[in-house]
Amino acid sequence: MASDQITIRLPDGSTRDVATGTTAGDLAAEIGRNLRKAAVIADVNGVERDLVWPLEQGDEVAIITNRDDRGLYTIRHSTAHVLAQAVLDLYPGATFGIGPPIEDGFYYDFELPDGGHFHEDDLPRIEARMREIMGERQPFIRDELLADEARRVFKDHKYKLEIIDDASTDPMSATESGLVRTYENPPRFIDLCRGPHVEDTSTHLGHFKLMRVAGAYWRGDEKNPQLQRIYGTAWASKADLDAHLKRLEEAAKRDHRKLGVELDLFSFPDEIGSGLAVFHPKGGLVRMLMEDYSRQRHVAAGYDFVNSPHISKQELFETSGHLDWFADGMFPPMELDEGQRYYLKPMNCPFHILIYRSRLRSYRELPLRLFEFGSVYRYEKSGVIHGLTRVRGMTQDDAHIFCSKEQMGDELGSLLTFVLDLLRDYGLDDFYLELSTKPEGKAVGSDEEWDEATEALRAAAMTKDLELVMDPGGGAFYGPKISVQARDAIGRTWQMSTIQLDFQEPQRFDLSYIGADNERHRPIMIHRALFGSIERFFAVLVEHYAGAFPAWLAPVQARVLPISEGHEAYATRLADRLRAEGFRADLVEANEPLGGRIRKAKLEKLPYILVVGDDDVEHGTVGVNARGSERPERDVPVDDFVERLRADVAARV
RNA sequence: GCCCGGGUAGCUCAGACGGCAGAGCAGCUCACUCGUAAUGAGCAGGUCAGGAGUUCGAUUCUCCUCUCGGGCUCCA
Repeated sequence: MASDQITIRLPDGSTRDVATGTTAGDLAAEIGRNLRKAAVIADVNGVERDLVWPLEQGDEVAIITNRDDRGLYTIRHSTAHVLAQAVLDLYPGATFGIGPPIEDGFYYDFELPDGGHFHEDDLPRIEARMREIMGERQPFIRDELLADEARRVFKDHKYKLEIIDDASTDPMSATESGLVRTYENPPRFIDLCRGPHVEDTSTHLGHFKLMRVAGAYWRGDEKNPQLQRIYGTAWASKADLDAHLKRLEEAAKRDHRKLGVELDLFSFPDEIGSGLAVFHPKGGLVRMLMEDYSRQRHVAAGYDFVNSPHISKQELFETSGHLDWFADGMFPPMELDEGQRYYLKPMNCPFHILIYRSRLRSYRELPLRLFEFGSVYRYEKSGVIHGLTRVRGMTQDDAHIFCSKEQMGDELGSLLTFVLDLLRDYGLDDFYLELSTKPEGKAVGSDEEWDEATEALRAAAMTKDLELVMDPGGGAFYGPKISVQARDAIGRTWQMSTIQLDFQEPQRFDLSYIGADNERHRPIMIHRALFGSIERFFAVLVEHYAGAFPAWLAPVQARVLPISEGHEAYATRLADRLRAEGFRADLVEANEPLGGRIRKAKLEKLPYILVVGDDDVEHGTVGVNARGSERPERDVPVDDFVERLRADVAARV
């Protein structure tokens, strides 16, 4: 090795000798032209660096390209800087907060002079300015300043000054040397930033779109002033950007709120109140089918069915702790003549506990599993209500399992199996698990109890071959929880089932059972809901299936269309036969052209459209137009179709 | 709850310096009787979200309330 050379190591374990002073970008160029073109940043000894970073003897270097998530994040982050520059250009007196990359894009928070606001109409102008800045090919220049120098540079930007103050006192966010890092886009713009960034405002940027404006609290705290946030999406290529916009369109088409109207499933009449849904006949039928199957499975899994009222005296929720910890989420009380206060129930657990406590329990009864489709009411803040996924009145498929400490592990294991199995029957099969731990300051019980409960949940989760994600501080006030997250047909994740361990309420209600040793013992309580809420689960299914319910759930499974009046008698017999076989079939008479009737049935996303004409009357057959098929089938014997539909329903496809 | 933007027929949307409210689809009626995604004609459909104010006159301007959408915060 010549003295003016250094040796660096590549990710594949090989080494390479390069000239002293070689930068990460130079290295990429030496390896290949395409790599240089795709290179965004480099990973040098485990730290992300700009491509102009000079390499040193012995460095381990990986070039990160625009195909890598980290490269993409850098592109988004750099785009956010360009956004900030554009806004500061266009709005004299504006100041800025932070602007990180996020999933699919980026945002930047601003404060406009005199409490001004952005409007959606402003976005094209800002976007145009961003493209001008990109055209100027301004380099991203990294620098490190002493805190005092940085304070001078950002003297007009109070939020930046706050960040500098934090950085100079917080050892984690200061650089090793105690300096504050900045990135400059000369000649006009400089920002506090850890970096890294793309080389200049032209390279890799440009495949972006500003999406929306929003208010956002400074540092996410609702006590802080609200800043003006601009969201954008940014990608490595035009094709990726277009694909993303197309995905959004597809998601909008599946929106359960839109499909709920189009398919006549449910509505939210203003007269009832925000977040309170009514289910129409078709939605009600789907819901009934969902519930019926769930009931059937719960019977098979050894659950007992109970019922409880929607309201209760205050004392119950004092004992349970809800009024201490959950009062904000409850509707205000109803005052009765004699001064008695009643509350709408926000949860079912206290009621099930009273059923448990209605008499002395023996260890022979455990585990005791009490199930109810229980309607609960929660006072959600007006701004958070969203379709069926966030409502003020909902029905949970709720059960509380009372068991001994010894039974807890097995019970949690079989419960998780049950949950995943049932969700699969509803067509969801891509899951991960999330473990939510103690919410500090908002929890009852000792650390030891929480640790023990959390460990029990973790142990049960580990027996499943699924990814486990931690959610620190996300537990309920009475105990930790595991939630099952499901990915739908277009890859979005939804929180579905929750399983919560509770050592608290059994104590508060002084629950006990008589053990084999003839002593009193405290049972463990497991709260669990598989759908979460029926309303939310219904919404998820609507979106997952884009409204095209599988035959077992479809409100109408088959529609019979006679070609002309002469075929109506045969068509009626066919529809009657299907109904007699237990299917949901209807018939639309021939008073408009066949094409129009077919179109309507297609828009209703029915699994099967059955067309009958002369041939069918003569041969006892049916024309079958199956949803999603290329072309209709002719001359299908009615018995064959009946078997086919029966098989679809049985297979839940 | 907070910030921004909306609410006109069942749905999707147009409209007006403040002066009798418009279309397509859906609905109803009649005609057509048809082999796989829109048959034709006609009819009906509205306190322009609700309330107050300004005005000779308000769906239009102002304020309040309700409600929806996008975010923030929070969550099943």
